[in-house]
Amino acid sequence: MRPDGESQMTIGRAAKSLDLPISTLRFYERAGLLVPSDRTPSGYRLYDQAAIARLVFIRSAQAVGFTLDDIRELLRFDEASSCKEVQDLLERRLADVRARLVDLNRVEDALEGALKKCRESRRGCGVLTGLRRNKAKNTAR
Amino acid sequence: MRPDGESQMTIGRAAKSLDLPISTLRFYERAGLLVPSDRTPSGYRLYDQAAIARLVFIRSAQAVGFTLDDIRELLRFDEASSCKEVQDLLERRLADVRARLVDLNRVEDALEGALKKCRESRRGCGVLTGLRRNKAKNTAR
DNA sequence: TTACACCATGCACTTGGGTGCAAGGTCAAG
DNA sequence: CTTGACCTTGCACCCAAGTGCATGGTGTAA
Repeated sequence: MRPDGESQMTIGRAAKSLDLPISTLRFYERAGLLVPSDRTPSGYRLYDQAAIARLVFIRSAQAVGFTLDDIRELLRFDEASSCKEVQDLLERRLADVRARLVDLNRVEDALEGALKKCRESRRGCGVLTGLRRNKAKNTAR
Repeated sequence: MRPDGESQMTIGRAAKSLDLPISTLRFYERAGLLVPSDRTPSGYRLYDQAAIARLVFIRSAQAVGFTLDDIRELLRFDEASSCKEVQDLLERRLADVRARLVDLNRVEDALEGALKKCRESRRGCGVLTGLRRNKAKNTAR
């Protein structure tokens, strides 16, 4: 049974489509993040487009620093019919993201500054100085 | 010998000033990131303002997703007299940071959108949909 | 029916970034 | 000169997020 035009694909194809090792998909399943949409009679995992979209979301959220625990919660929202109970969590996450953006912009500035100095002088770059007045806030991780 | 107005402080004070456990400072030293500026005759670590600035930089860079390996390299720039050899690395890092900013902005949009829907409707939030067209790029980590 | 790529499970191992603990030295106050 | 807070080293342990491996089933093409 070859999964041709049909949107269900086996784990190997799913993994390849996002350039991930197969083991990672199985790990996400163990971790309660991504259950295959179906199984073949012989037990092969099958993933449909919704499952793939979920996987893309997981990777995107990870790429910007959410933990798998965070993401598990975030994903609950997508199915939740009772939005209210969960709205404040969404708000907290948004605040986190904004704080992260602030930090990241500061790093961008520091690197830009260092690079500029680096190009125009023969002394040390001073990457460090660019962040000196940053009060080591415990940015939620 | 009490480190009063003097800018040298013991590990306990240094740790407290950034709200970190002492063990983390020792860990950073083992990891080659932060050598104390001095030792007392009896062997106590002492940190001056430059060391503290370095520590602040380490935490800021970590907060936005740099690994300790990344940071070790970044810190080399600060002392480097031969800037040229290192300039392209700085450029690569800057590109990373900018890519990260793009991703993070996308997440911000997705969360904002979800929150908005969440507030105005009684259905699922659709956190997932907001990122659906994000091609799981392997954002340098 | 044999070859070969693909899939299954379970379990052990790895890496990064810490954290904790035991056994002992230091130092200022009482 | 003792008490208590603070420091030292070395070593073992922890968690998150995978990664790899052994052993065995599946499916299709030659």
